[in-house]
Amino acid sequence: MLAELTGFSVKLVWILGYSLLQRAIDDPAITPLRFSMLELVGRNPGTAQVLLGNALGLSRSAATLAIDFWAERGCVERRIGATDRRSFGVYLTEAGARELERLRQRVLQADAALVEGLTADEVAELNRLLGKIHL
Amino acid sequence: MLAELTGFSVKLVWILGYSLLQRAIDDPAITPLRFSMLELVGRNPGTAQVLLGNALGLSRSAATLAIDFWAERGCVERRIGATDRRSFGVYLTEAGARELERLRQRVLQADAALVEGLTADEVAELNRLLGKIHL
DNA sequence: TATTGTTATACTCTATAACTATA
DNA sequence: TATAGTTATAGAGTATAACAATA
Repeated sequence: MLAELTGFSVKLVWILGYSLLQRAIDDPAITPLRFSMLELVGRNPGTAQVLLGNALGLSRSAATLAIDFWAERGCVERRIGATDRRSFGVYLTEAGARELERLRQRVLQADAALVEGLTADEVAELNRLLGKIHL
Repeated sequence: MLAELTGFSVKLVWILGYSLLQRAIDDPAITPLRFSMLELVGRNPGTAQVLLGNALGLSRSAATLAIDFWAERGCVERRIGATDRRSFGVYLTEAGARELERLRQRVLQADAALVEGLTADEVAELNRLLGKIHL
């Protein structure tokens, strides 16, 4: 019965995708969530921490820790906002930009491995159907 | 960029499916994993704990706890094996059979809600493509 | 009063390892 | 020696709540 549920299939594919991602990225500490956070900062430089956390469904404390992770590695930096001095803008450092570019290659490679059994048309159709559900 | 990755889409759909499942099932303690375990016992009565755990990718200790959860609720029982007295067979109780039937309805309902935006043909195609990846 | 970010704390889930009983 | 199951313990990840600074 489980095999017929879309939700169950999706979970199995996610488990597989997670393990492919861990293999493509050398460092087990760089989880999909943490990569997503770095990518988000790279695409939206200067965004406040709360907003970054919200975008990923994190609590404020979890967002703090996720930013801490990259800050300790010298990949992002917090800059006090000019208008609102309670909040920071978060920015990529130069090292962070290089790291993000490096990780993007690995992530794309892992995603390609995930769908390697499908034709290009099938991948497009799969993405369309998944998008129709979550958008 | 994240939106174009199959792995990322799959994760978003899973998050949505998880929350629909939690809403369909009244008790937050009954997680997808725990439901899967009960379903597995129902379909394969008498299976040893190690095998049940393996099927769900659990360690032996995690399998013990998952079975404990249902045993405490009176839904499954361990019976000492006749041939190998180290291992148990795990069986549904009558209450467990009723509970499983009740949960199946809820799970099917949640899964239908997950794909409600898709036509029947699209659901079939989605399941086919997901199955092609994880099988 | 409300919000941003930090910190302390607790909770859940998991794995590892040590233990027992059987094989 | 190896395996099934249990238990104790530790680690990762999360949320909640209390706090300081600012709005």
